Amino acid sequence: MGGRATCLNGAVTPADASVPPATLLYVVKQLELVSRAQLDELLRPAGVTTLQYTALTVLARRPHMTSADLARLSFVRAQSTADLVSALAKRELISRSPDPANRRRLLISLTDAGRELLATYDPLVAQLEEQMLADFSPSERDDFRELLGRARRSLTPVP
Amino acid sequence: MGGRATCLNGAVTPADASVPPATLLYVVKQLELVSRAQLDELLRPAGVTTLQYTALTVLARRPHMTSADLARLSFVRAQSTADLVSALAKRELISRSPDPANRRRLLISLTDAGRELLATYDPLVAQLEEQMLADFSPSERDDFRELLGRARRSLTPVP
DNA sequence: CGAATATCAGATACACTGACATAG
DNA sequence: CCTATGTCAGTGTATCTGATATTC
Repeated sequence: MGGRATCLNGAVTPADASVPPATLLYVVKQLELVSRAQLDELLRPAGVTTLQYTALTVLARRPHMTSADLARLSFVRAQSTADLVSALAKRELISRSPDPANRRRLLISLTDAGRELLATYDPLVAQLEEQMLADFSPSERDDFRELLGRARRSLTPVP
Repeated sequence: MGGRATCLNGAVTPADASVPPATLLYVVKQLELVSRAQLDELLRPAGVTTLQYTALTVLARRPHMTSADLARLSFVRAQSTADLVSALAKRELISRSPDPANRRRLLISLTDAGRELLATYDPLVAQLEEQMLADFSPSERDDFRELLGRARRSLTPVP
């Protein structure tokens, strides 16, 4: 012992320059933490969690998803999305109907109420994203998207 | 109704090019999701969650933190870190002692066991980060850190 | 039979609200 | 008196493991 621990994380921008920088994994986590906190507050009047809202935006873009599809997109087990999906169904923001081609699958659709919720809150979320990118140039925005996407792909296991 | 919903998210890199791209907030979330899934698996033998491990790395870098300090760094309420901190204390990975200068504050220190856990797992986590950045050039790594940090600062509320 | 889907039960972790005691 | 800290109780959400029924 004695000596220093490995000491990876802490301040993202340490005041003390002698301190090693935080890991990039930690900076990603910090960005996700602050954006989730802001989204939670923004979505409070909607009565949905940030995770539930995110699921709605995914369902809006990709019709005919199942609960298991949602789980794979989120890198969690199929059981983990069950509660989330049934909460959205109970609030009638989504509906489910069996896939005629494969009756195991319950295909999820947005209801009108779900679409209305998105129509109301998407502009506010876009505004929050704009705040995040306030001092980014157009090419920096492109770079940021590109780097985030590449990092994600490098970490995603191939099934 | 007819007409399309606002439809922001879905695939990060859609096969169908006619589909609008995902929001950057969503891509950040996806990167955090996949890295958390990988870290969960990596840390399973250690018997700590990804969040607990992250807290340990922060405490290693910043001695004399309190539970409330940790909460502020994570953008959550002070109560939310209480469970996490007492779980780490129960496992004797950290210890707490009152601040002589302000007896309200319970200062957290890593124990030897906590330092050993970090010494064991930090190299594996660094390896995971290396995988994330596999096809990044050195200057792209710098850019990525810079953009992540700026995005985080733009979203962080000033107290 | 094997793989995928949905669901149920139970466990743990995480975060919230609200309340309270204590210290500054 | 007001604020910050720590803690307790209770609640809801999210995730996990394990088991089961159903369908392909």
